[in-house]
Amino acid sequence: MTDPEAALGALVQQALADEFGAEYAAADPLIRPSGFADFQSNVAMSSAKRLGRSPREIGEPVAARLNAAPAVAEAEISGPGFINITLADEWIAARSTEQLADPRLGVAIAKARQRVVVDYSGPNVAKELHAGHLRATSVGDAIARVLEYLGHDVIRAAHLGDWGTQFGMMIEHALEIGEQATYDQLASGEITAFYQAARAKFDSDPAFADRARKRVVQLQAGEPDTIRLWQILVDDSMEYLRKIYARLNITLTSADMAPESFYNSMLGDVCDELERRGLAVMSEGALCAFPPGFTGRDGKPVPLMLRKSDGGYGYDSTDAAAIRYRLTELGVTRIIYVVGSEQSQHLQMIFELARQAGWLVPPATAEHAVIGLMTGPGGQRLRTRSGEQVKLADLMDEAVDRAAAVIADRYPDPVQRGQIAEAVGIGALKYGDLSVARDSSYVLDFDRLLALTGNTGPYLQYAAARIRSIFARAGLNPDDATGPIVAGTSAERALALRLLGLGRAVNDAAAAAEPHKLAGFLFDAASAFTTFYEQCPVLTAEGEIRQSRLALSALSLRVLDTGLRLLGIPVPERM
RNA sequence: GCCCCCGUGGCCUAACGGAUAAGGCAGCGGCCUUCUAAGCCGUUGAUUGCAGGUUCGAGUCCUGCCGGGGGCACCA
Repeated sequence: MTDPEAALGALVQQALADEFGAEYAAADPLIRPSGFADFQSNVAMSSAKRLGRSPREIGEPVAARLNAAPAVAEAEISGPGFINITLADEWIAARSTEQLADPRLGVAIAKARQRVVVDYSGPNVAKELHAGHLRATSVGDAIARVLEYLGHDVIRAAHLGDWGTQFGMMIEHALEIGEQATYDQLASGEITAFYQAARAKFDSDPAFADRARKRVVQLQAGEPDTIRLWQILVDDSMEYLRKIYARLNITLTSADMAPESFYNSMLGDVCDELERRGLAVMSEGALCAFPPGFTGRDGKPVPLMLRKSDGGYGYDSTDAAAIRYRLTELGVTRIIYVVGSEQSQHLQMIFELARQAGWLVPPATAEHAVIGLMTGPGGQRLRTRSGEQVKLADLMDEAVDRAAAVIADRYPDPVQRGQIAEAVGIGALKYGDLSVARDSSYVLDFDRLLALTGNTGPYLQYAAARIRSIFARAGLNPDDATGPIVAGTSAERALALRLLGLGRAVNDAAAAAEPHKLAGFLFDAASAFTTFYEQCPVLTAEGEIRQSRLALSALSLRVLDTGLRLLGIPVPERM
């Protein structure tokens, strides 16, 4: 066991059980990192009432038992009853050496493996990804990677908007300009201009708008000519998405698309089932479900609109079908919707409906991993309508350009320079969104997203590059450094102890679907490494110290490399 | 009107009910004849929006208020 918190927790529980009886062994050991020692346990205070003793009466004998354990250098009571625990240097060094020898770096496969759907990114056919897609895409991808690393069966699902009202509009427009012209325009990458032209007609020409609405019905009915034109749009977007995801280092492929059209054939049956169960009723001409607990403006219940009064289906229908399909057909036990906060009520209603329908039953869970709203510089909402959307591709170009400027005079070879700038720029961009709690709302700020110093992606990449440089200079392979690791100086001890926290960080990130917990750990680990790097010469050290420092460097590299890959941050060999 | 989320140094953020609220940016002062200065070390700067409450202990939980954002019938 290389997780110090788990190891100490077990020791504390054992001490409590031995001292007061086995029924107290189940108490939460409340071990956590402390500014006063390595770790702190609060069991003396938290169980004082239950045991009917003062915190010190509990803490003293527990501390005495901890002090007898080889892992513990010192356990002492302080303040109102905190048990401050300092680990033995030898224990840390031994666990660290074990971690280095473990291909999984001490991160255990989950005991209960789950099949999980991670629904993220939210791309649309015929629309380019914009800056607002960045966080939901980066965060969702990191969640998927982390869960997969822990051994879960992850089903990535990008809810692809390929079926809405706007397709009637675009297909009508395609019919007017002709199939070949449509094809040519898309081939030259002008999908946005195509969409805007269709939109303009839709907004200004009532007759066109009317044809567009009818075209939607034909699309959903599978009329062949309509489908053929629709397919042209879809294919074009799939190629666009493939390229931009590849450049963003996002693992989504065309096979991971969960298009709205995919659920089309299920919608009627979903409506039937919900009607049969008495959960769907006709209201104002539409088939609606009214999950309890949601009231609207005038005190009336808020509907999920399963079938519109014109017979068409919308977003509510698709989401109901999707959750049924995932729970009853795919057999998943956890669904994570990585979606903007503005959809919070909608998703809660879908979840409630799924519970009522008997699709969502424990132990299966559905959760909304809220993505905060990105606003414009004035705090105003970025809206799809306005042409002020910042394209994600442009943001990526800007990030790479800024990174290139930093290394302009460092790498004469333009190919190498381009590769490094790409990794650094994209890494900075993604880390900017992965390092903060995903539900915080924020103002679109280029300088924030593209920062290259401080707590940033490049800082972590840089630490990894410097480690590689040590080994390159010595002509050694990091994989050949096996230690043993000794916790010589305080910097070495602090680094080794920090690196042992990888497993906990990964598990915390997976449990809460919050990648920033992993990002925070990696920043702390990189900081601990750079302090070590400044204070502890590696190559000029001799004998066992040199072996230990090489091993600690190799371990740091592997932890950073693993963690960055789990976040989807590219790791350049050099910087 | 009802429901949900958020108010932490000048700015951006972290903190699983635990002590003296932790980082980054910006500012100030140091450090490159020694493994990459995208770095390191030091330092200035906060009664965690306001008022109560629960608790041995509250940034964290509860109530009220103030401020900001989001949602509330055929868009997604």
